[in-house]
Amino acid sequence: MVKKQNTKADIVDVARAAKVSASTVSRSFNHPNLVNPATRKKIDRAVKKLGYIRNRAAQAMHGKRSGTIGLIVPTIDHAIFAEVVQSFSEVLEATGFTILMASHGFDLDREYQVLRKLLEHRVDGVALIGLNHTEDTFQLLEQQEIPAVAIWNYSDQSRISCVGADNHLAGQLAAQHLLALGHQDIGLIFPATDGNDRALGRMNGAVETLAAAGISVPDEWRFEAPYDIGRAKKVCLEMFQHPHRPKALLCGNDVIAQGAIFAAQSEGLNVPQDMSIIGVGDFKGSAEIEPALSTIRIPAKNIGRISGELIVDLVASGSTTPERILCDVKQIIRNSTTFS
Amino acid sequence: MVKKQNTKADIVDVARAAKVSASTVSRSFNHPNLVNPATRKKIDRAVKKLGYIRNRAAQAMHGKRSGTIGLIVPTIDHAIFAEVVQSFSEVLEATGFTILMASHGFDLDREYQVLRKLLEHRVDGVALIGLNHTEDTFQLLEQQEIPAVAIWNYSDQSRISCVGADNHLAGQLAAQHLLALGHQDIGLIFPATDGNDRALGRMNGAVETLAAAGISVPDEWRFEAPYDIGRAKKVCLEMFQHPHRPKALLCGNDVIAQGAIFAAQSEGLNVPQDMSIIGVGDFKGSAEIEPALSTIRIPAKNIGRISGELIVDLVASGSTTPERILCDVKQIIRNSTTFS
DNA sequence: AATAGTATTGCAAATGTTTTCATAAAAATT
DNA sequence: AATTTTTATGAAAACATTTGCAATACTATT
Repeated sequence: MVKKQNTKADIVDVARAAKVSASTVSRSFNHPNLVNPATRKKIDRAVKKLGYIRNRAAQAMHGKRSGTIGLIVPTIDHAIFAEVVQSFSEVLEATGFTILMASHGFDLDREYQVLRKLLEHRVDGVALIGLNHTEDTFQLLEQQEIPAVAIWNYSDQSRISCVGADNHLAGQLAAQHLLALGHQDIGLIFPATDGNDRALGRMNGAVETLAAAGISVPDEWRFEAPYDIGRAKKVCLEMFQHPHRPKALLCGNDVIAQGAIFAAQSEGLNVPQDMSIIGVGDFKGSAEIEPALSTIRIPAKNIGRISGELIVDLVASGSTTPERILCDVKQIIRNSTTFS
Repeated sequence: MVKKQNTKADIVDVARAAKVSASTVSRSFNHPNLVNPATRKKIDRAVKKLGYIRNRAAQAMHGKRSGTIGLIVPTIDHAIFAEVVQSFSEVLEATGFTILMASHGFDLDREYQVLRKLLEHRVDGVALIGLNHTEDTFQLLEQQEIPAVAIWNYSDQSRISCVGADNHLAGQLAAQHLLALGHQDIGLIFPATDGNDRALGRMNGAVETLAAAGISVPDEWRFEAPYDIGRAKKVCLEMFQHPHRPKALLCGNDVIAQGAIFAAQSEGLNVPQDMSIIGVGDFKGSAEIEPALSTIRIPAKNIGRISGELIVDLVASGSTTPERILCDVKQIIRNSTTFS
């Protein structure tokens, strides 16, 4: 007579309440067409009454998919990742997946640990940011034969699937624009490039293009700034004190570029008359800032969406051979660059 | 002789390889002190060799905790949520939890669905944004007796635990600052307030304070703008066309305020001489924009961190009685407001 | 009316782990 | 040397579900 009372309802409680077997209840969820509509109705009523919620953990044990996709980001606290992650997650949620998210704070060893943890949860697939990962990480991915996609970077020799832009090209395009305007005195502001292949690719693209045009950037015009508008502004402020300063600034991303614009404005420099500034990314707000920012557009929303679509494909097909999708970058010339 | 080859290693494979029983392997993970160091070493070797990864799904079935916390946000694609989510997740990850994240796009019915899905995954706790949820959502939370915390809003009568700021007060403080400067011609720009108690609270706080000072905001000076810098700028641009425009703008959040500043600049209006602008939030970049934005600071990082700590506590204690934590808001007066 | 086919259901085995209980071996105590 | 205590391990049950197989009931066909 001791009904279990405190503990939550499970599938056999539902079965009992609906006066059918547990198998039938299970079937009613997973293959509704195999069960009599009348029975189904009884079951639904019992489910409602008991407040039963299915247990995906128990389902996952049957080799069924867990219905989760792991997403590993350096941090979400960057406008640009937030945008990618949002459109990525929209696709997944529309397909019925849930996202297991973890961040590693730009530490690739932590990334490996985090990946392991996600695998313990038996995610059906994993998405990572960038193509720069430790050997351990790649091996784990391969050994577990789990669908994986790298978001944000493209390389035709990537070890795992990737969907992203050619950051090297982005750097080139930025440099080309400055060159085309006639600039020679060009400064560079980039984030630290270790463990960040996005920034590295862009910087290389830029300096190579400049070098090809016979322009070398002196060391005192190369600056490092983190992905943080305040810190970037401060770095630029210092630079502007310097008597001999560049006439144009090529920034590793739009956040840095925004910092640079604010720094210039606070010093009374006119952008673009006194100082041309170009960024990379075309983030939200880059079009609205005054002056509107010239930049190289990297289509974050698209990349997120396509990554999402790709990972569900890979999960569905179980395929683990790399698929590589290149997203276009293009110059977006607005009002923060000129030459006089 | 048919070794299972294709399928992934499980705990009994490890046991076999280490020549011990599955129980011992399990113990070696969960209660290492109960197993002989020598045996443990054998097991570790076997684990490595087979590339074994524990299955949390199977663990979760034993009433053990799943080690996941559900996080439901309207969208991550907002600077402010990104910041909260980041510090929230840092705390959780440090404690060994993984985040199951889902978004509902400001649709409270979808929020309910999303919550159900998270519960199917047997999250150990849930965090939501704001206190405005459907009755269904609250009931589900209560019925499942799952630790829940509402992030971002505070109310001393909240039905679930909450950690956040008093948005009503934030609105008041913004209005008070403008009043203190001597402003009378004040415009309001807020996001849509349905399903968004943060915005509603702020708006009410602001209009009540203004009303108490004998100032009523005419309908043609009340504008609605989404949380989007571009759209906000556009709304302001239209407003500025109007011959009879306000002298000060009270914006529902800093993103809208930034849009307003850019709109003013693009119209050649001087901020703050011609137009004072105040926001709410103190987001990243608000201090750096030129002119630096006056705003009401809502400590996003703190809120995220404290929410994380709270949910961990609640999960550990299994407590489900609401705990309420109020985070301070305060005026941050910078250069975007004045009176002449 | 007999047969074949189909729709619906239940039983039992299987999934990968944890945990209780029992047992054996080793160490400590007398 | 005998006994008690401690340490280390294994066997088996339990967790919540799914699914293959078999059984039953119903429908359609001749």
